[in-house]
This record gives sequence, structure tokens and C-alpha cells, in this order.
Amino acid sequence: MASIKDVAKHAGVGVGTVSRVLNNTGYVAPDTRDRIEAAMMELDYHPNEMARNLFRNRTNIIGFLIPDIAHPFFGLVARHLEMELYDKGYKTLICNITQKSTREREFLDMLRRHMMDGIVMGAHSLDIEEYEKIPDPIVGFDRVLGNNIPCIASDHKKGGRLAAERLIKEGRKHLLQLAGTKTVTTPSLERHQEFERICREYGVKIDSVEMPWNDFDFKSYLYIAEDIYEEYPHVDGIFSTDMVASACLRAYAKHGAHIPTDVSIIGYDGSLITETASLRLTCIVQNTPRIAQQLAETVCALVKKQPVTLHQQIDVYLREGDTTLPQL
Amino acid sequence: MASIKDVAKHAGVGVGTVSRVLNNTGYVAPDTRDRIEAAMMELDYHPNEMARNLFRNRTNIIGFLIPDIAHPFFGLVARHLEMELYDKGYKTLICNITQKSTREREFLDMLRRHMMDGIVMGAHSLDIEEYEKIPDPIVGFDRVLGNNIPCIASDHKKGGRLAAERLIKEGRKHLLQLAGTKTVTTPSLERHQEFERICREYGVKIDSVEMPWNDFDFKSYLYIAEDIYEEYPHVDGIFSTDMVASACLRAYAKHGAHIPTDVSIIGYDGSLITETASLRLTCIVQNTPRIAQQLAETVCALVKKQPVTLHQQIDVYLREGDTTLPQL
DNA sequence: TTACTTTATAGAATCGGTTCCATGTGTTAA
DNA sequence: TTAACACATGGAACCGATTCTATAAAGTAA
Repeated sequence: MASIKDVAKHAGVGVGTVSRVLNNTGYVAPDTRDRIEAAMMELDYHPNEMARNLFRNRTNIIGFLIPDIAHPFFGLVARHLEMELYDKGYKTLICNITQKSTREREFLDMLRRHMMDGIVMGAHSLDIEEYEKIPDPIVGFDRVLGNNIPCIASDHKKGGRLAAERLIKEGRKHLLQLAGTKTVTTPSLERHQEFERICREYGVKIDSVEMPWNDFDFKSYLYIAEDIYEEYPHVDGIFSTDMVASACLRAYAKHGAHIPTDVSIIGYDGSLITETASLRLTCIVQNTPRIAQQLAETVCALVKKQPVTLHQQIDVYLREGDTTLPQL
Repeated sequence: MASIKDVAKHAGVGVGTVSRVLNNTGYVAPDTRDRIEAAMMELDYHPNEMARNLFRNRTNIIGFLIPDIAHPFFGLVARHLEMELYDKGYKTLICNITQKSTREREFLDMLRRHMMDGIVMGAHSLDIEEYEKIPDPIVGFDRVLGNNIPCIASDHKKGGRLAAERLIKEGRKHLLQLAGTKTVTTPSLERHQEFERICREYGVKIDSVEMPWNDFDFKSYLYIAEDIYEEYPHVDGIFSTDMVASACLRAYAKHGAHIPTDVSIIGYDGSLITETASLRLTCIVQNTPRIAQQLAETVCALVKKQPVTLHQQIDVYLREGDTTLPQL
């Protein structure tokens, strides 16, 4: 590998001059520049980014931690986040946080070792104190990681309200919601609290089931959906994430329920799978482009030590599908 | 940020000794080690990975270029690849290659500038010569990038054969396949050649439509599917990728066709969306864990300058769903 | 006791860049 | 004519690690 010294020697100049050509800074005589550029070509020179990074103390890499990049919702956020970060001059390093792994701590350690300029955390399993004592840029995506760590999340409360109100307006009398595990407190739990609250407010019967552990595997969701049907065969409205809602849709339909005549189903996320089925899933849509944009902006601001808003809520809306009764 | 020098000074030793403690190499007296470790704790010291990388000339980062991380199939490969690479001590940098962007060249340049140790290319738009003159580790995922660049791909020929044989065995008489654009030659085109070949062999009518440009947007697939229905309302068997097949499924069903009685549909990939619909899509499944494993193994072998197999084919199989006639 | 090995450490050189400082031109204003 | 300034360049110092070399004390076999 040719280094800057080789180029300097080959062009008969000092390393400083080569560096000035590379970065377009300071004074360089036109013919000197030509000679240096010719030398670079001849030696097939490519500046070593690691050396640069070391000096600048920046890598321009942002880490993105999520439970599973293959999950349609996280995949969507990842896509948009990568795009936004790219536009701002950053590359995106991904990390799947599999259940109770040590990966998260390792990744945070990489942040502290300056392998990344910042991190977007879409998963967490550590205590808040652990995050708070990390001085490097961290932004929570749907995770509250401490009082001084910014968090970007959808307006889940509104999401829960929209879903509940819709089902109640349809005249549904016995609702069921499937919530994620409560072992980790995330803003997304709010939607289920709000869903339940509104049901009570309207005097509609509501059952809430806590999902065992989020392994994000659709096949296991199908088993769970079967169990759910066994236990709650007579509910007339279901609310859960897209994936779980789809699994329920299949289970209830399989047992003869007609969707949406007998049972209305509303998903949460608005991911691809709500559209690919021939029965499109009615769902609360999270604004992934906007979420990604805010995440990117916030983490970059932290990197540049600019002020940031600590809590940012992104609007959601209900998208009509075929799994709820058409509105008049 | 505390550096190794600060630690050395604080512990009253030389930097070399601190380094030896860090790397568990050479001789260090037990009490010296204790003193150094105490100093590290006190200063909240974290070794700077960039400096290390510079010296070792390794970053332990592998780049993964794909058209779209939010695409269910690529997402799945990304998930497994990230896992495999992680187990081998590498981190995964992702890059969405949006249509005709300069991103690909920029990413390759980053490879040459030693920001990454190697690259897995799941997208390409450049001429083969451009890849071939890059001396750094590159592995093609479903892309032939040159004679001496390894390529890992599914046995697409078999995939095409399985699909064709299945539809023919069902007694289908007029098949339709929707292939990706031919502007880029990829191994995956083989499945359509084989599909067509077998149809001809059995004397079954076959129409092949080339998709305009792969933008991987399901909504645009739906429009295309509508057009397809307009032009080919009487086909009785369709073969395409999961996404396009799902779009066709919806279009044909919407116009009154009964699936699978009137039309059989077979997808290609075996991604999540084949399972989440209430009508599960029969599909040719690509073995993503195995693909990822081979990709990881091959790129790591290249990094370590170990010998590699240039062309590796991964087996595929047909998974029964609800969009083909049940086999007796 | 001598000679050799093992243990232990400090510090310089190195990785490949960037930036700063010193130096030396040529040009222009006073 | 000379001071002031823009232009142009080389090279040292530095970023923060690793590794190598030099040196020396302690342990051990003859």
C-alpha cells in the first residue's frame, strides 16, 4: 500500500504538501498539484482513513442497535436511518441484539473506544445508570435510557387512542390487546395503557394479554395466536403489533371467524406486511421516515455538541385496511 | 479522554507496560498490573480503537451493500450475515444502494481507504473491470463481479425448475413469469431461463415479462400487477419474487380469480411475507442462514488471505403454501 | 562464582495521516 | 528601498495505540 510518504517522495515534495492537495487547503502551486496528482495515480494511492480518523478523533460511523434487522418495522427504520445518516456524511453500523446477549454492552464499549461517533439505541437491557455514565452520544429510539439521553418515539398514546376509538365506534363490545413484555419499560407500552383506559371510559370490555418474550419470530406468534383463540374465541376486536395482529388474523380466520364482520383487527407499526396480504391490515402507522430523520438529526447534533431536544414525539395515524369495518 | 500515556503516568510506568497489560502479552509483575488496572479504573480509561486499527491495519468491519435493507429478503440475509460476522469478530456496516446512485463507488472507495476490511456486494452497477482491479476483499452475493471474485448464490436454476415442474404437474397450461430487469446480469436470471426452458420442454405456453426497474416498492408492484392482469387475465400460473407474486395475488384475486383454483402462484425467496398473509404463498425458499454463513466465511477467508472457493451454490426447496393446488 | 536464562521495565520507533511552524520566494504599497 | 503580505513548501510534532530494542535485576545451572 502506497502511503503519503511514497507519494511525496515520488512527486519530489514534502508530505505536508501532499496533504494540502488531498484536503484542498492552504497554498499549492498548480504544477506542484499536477505532479502530486500524477504520483497518486501512478501509485494507485488511496489515503488511509484510519490514520485520518485517529487524528480527527472521528470515524463518521453511527451504530444502530435493534432487536432484529429482519423485523419489518426495524428494517424500515434502518433503511431510512441509513439514508439520513449517509446524507449527513455518516455510515451506519448495525447490531442485532439477540435475547439476553452481551452484545449490547460490547457495542457500548465500542462506542467508548471511539469506533463509532455515536449510537442509536433501539433496544436495551441494561440499567439506566449504565447508559447515563457514558459521555458519548447516545439517542434512544423508543427507549428511555436516562434523564439526559434524548429519546425519539412515536406518539404511542395517540396510537392507542386511535385504535380504541375506532373499534368502539364500530360497535365492538369485547376487545383484546396483546402487549409486549413489561420486563423492559418502553414508551410503546403507553399505547396499551391508553387503549385500556379508553375502553374503560366507554365501558367496553377489554382483555390485555402480555406476550411472553419478544423473539420476533412469526412462527412462534402463530402458536401464541392459537392459544389466544382458545382462550378468547369470542372477542370482536383485536389490537397488537402488525406481526402479532397478522398471526391472530390467521388464527381467527382459520377457526371460521369472518374478518372484519365478526372480528376487527388493528395492527400497530404500518410495516410492509400490512400491505402484502390480500386482506390488508388496518393499522396505526408509525412515521418511519420522520422517526429516522429525527434520530439522525439528534445523534449528529450530539456528535457536534449542539443542543438537542430531549423528548421528541412523532405523530401517528390510522390507515384503513380490510380488517376493520368500512367507515360510513 | 484519557490516553495510554495518562494511564502510564498515573501508574508511574512506561506506556509499553500499560500496553502489555491491555493485551495480556509479555512480562508484567503482578503488583504493577494491579497498579495499572487501578489507574485505568480511576481515569475511566478506554483504549482508542482507531489507534489500534491504524497500527494493525484492520478495522474488523465488513461492509454489506444491498439495494434495500427494508426488503424482507435482504433484511433476512443481513440479519444472518450480521450474526455470523459478529461471531467471527466483525461488525457489519450497511449501505443501501438506491437506484443509479454514486453510493456504490463511494463505498468501494471506503474499502480502499481501509475503513473496512472487506465487502459483501449484494448490488452492483459498475463494470466488472472496476471490481477486478480492487485488491481488497470483495465477495459477491448473487452477483458475478469478475473471474477472481468469489460469488455465493442460490441454486437458481433448480429454483426455476422446481417452480415450473410444480405448475406443470398441476396441469397448468398458460404460465406467466415476471423477471427482474436484465440491465444487470445476475445469477438469479437463470431461474427464469430455466423456468422458460422447462415450459417449452413440456409444451406449456409461457409468457415472460421483464419488470421495468427494481425499486423494491410494493406499491409500485401493485400498479404493475394491475397492468399485468389487464394484459394477461387468463394465465393459470404465475412465478415471480415473493413481493411481486404477492402483488399479483392481490390483483388477480381482486378481479375475481380464485387462488389457487383458477391461478396458482409461486413466489421466490421465502421471505416473511409468504407467511404473514392469511393465504400463505407457496414459494421457492432460499436458504438465507446458509447463504449468510458462506458469505461470512468467504469474506473472512479473503481478509486472512486464505484460499476460497470461487463459486458456491446454495440449495433451494419448494415450500407448500395456499397459493398452489394441494398435491395428492 | 560465573554464565546464562527468565523476568520486568522504559522508551523509541512505527502506523499514516494532519496541522503548525519555519523559511523562502515574489509582489505590492509606502 | 524597504516593509508588509500573499504564495509556496518542507519537515517536525502529534493523534494513541503496538512492538521492538535496550537495559537491568533476579533466578538458576554448572
